[in-house]
Amino acid sequence: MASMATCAAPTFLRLNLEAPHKIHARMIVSGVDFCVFLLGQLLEFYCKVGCLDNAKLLFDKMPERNVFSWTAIIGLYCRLSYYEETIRLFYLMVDDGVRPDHFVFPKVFKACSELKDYRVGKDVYDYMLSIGFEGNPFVKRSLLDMFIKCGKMDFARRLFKDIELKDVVMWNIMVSGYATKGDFRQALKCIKDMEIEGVKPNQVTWNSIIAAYSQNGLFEEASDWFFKLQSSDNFTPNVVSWTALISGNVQNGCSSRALQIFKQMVIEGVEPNSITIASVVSACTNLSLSQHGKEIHAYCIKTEGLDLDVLVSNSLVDFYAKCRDLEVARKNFNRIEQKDLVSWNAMLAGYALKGCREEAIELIKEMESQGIEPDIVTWNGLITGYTQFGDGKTALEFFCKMYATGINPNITTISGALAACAQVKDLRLGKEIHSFVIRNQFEMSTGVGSALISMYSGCQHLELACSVFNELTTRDVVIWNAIITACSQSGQGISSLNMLRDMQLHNVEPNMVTMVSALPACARLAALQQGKEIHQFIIRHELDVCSFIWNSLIDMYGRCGSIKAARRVFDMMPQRDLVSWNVMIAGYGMHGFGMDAVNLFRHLRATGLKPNHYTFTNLLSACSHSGLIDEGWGYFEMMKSEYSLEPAVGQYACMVDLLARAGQFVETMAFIKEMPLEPNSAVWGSLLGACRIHLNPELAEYAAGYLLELEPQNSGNYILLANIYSAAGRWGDATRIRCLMKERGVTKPPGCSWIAVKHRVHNFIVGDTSHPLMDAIAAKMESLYAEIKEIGYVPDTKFVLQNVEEDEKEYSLCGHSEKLAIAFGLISTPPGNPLRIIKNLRVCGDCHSATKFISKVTGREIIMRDCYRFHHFINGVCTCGDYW
DNA sequence: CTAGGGTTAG
Repeated sequence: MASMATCAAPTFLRLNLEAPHKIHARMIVSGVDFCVFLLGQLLEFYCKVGCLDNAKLLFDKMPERNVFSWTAIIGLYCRLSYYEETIRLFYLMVDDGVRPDHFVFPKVFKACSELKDYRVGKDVYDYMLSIGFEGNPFVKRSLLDMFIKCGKMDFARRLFKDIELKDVVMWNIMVSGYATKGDFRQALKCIKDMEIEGVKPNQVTWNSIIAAYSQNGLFEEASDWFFKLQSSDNFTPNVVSWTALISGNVQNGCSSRALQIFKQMVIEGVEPNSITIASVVSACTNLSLSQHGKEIHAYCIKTEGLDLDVLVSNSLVDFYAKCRDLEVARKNFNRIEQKDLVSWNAMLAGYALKGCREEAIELIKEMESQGIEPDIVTWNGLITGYTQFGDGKTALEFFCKMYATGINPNITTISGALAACAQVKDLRLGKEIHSFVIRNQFEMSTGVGSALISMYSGCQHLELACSVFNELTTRDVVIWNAIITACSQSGQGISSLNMLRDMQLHNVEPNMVTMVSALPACARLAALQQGKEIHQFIIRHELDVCSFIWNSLIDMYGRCGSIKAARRVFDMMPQRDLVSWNVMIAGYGMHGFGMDAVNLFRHLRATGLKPNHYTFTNLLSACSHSGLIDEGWGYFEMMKSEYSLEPAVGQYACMVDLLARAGQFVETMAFIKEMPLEPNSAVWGSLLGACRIHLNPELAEYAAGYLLELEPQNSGNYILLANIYSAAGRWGDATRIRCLMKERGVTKPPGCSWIAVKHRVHNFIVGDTSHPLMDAIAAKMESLYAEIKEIGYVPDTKFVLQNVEEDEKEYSLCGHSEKLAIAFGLISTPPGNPLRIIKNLRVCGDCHSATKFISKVTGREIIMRDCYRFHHFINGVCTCGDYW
């Protein structure tokens, strides 16, 4: 009868969709009496081929269930990693009065070990003893393993001691147990002991040692053993040994090295298997190597059986989901015959990542209809996925849904929910979760602490974030990362980099996450030195560089004024995505290198990558900064005709900027009139800015009419308009605008410039005399003024707002923050060094003129970034061509 | 049915 299932398999497969009771009915009609036995066989078949829904339907309808049917269905749940269900069914079986056998116990222990629930395991063990089972070697092995995986080494040791016939498998379980938790001394002693007792270590023993070193991040030790053991007669590197090295690297965030080892393995002629491939695909996912991942997928399709493997398929579903290619992800998901929890979770997380609400809900329904309960990983995947997509609201809905189903949130859930709170700025719920954490005595662990810090900073309460940070007694790299990110994202770049320094002073080693938040902080502050050091740190420590980091490096160098270094990074990175091109084009634009931006765009087109709206915004803005009017028009048309991208208001604003900067006001006004979208503040702002360059107070007035309506609280617009009036000598109008500003309670942020000297950022606010070196700075300013006046500098007092005496105006100009920063830079850095100055507002016209002269008399290159672009002052000339 | 390498949430 055993052969019946195999022989009849094709027929049964065709019957899959038929309800089992029909089969049952047919059996009765055909007069077969052994229906219980046949149903049992049918069930075993379904379990064997992994047809969970059919197996479950049949099992539920069976009139009588014996130990074989119970064992089959329990085994299937266990094999598909539905561990809670495995245990639940075991207890149901006992309640049903069925006496378990030696085959079912290992499955229950396996489920306990996966769930890390030794209490249930111990309970089942006690029950086993109570019904007179001593346990055969198989049961004892799974018991040992269960206690060890649950961290109950003492239970395992006691059990092990009492086993009379210790076989090599049992010894290996102990060796691996010690080694995995990092106790290599005990593990090696265990190997000695087994040799003393006459049991010879085998390949598995040594693979466990290598794997444990690798999993613990001790890669040197792992490869030392790997090579040293090759001379011993019971070890040859095989696919398991190689895979152990690879997966250890992936799990410890060293995916690039994992891929190198994989390459070596292939060169050595060792055939990878499904586990190797799953790890390698995951490495590609981590490094966002979309091309490489697809190549490996192609290899799987070519290699018999690999692409049908659930493990490989799961990793591919995850890979494509993270690539945001849900169609291919779903195709891979659909092809999995025996979907396990990981499959569902990966696919659902993919839907969440792209905000596909309906699809996610539909899939959850499908999952539940197959008798699979979303367990906690599913919920967490949904919560974190939606948050990453930017839909914190839906994430919190799922959080509440999960809470309603009675599942206890774990640390990941809490972190995810807090991140969602930060996103939707729900301080109330955030605080509620905070008190929930305290009430439920969650250990104030790293995960919870960091999530609280980001929640408070996300809700714009950096001070509460800091107080959480201060209350923590132990601060590991994750906590430091959280506070660095919190400062950085709250606009406190200086504090953020100070925190980075403090962290290193506390001997906490930064990791990749640190870099993710520190690099943008460097970019904002133009802290080139720190940025470079971070780059060097990444190289020195061979940290994994994902595309996000590569792109951040390009952006950092660009915003720090080193456009050449930005281009070097761009050229050397292994794979460029669209963001890389966009960031690089933006960099050229900011620096006024319009033609370089245009050339890079040509290269981008040649790669076949499809530009998006950001690409065109950056490109058009680059054209505008360099006065490339014809090119700008061309790209504006190309966007529609070749890429069918409908220009958004952002691109229209770029065009207005382009035309108006060039002084083509008639064309500009016609363009604005004809645009199909409602002009927004960016459009009018561009026009107003151009009116300053070309001194056109009438049109300025017109643009400001809209602008002051659209952004009544934006001080920059009032200032710009008042400056234009002042420059045109219309003092009365200037004063009127300043009064209007006061009436509306709009305050102008003070002009502020900063310069980084030797790891410290020095901040200067207009008129501020508090810097400790103020006397020296003032003296330097005085001598500079004398020098530059001699070669033709005339103070341009029309930029001074106050209607005051001329000499007083000149004095007021001296206090401008960019001049203070330059003077300080000159006295605190060696001659010949370039100066990099950042200003929060638009650079003032007089400062621009003075800086040109200063670059000439001092022979220094002065690189100044204002809120719009870069100015490179070299030998009396600025790269912006006085056109900004 | 058992030991080594394991994919999904952070």
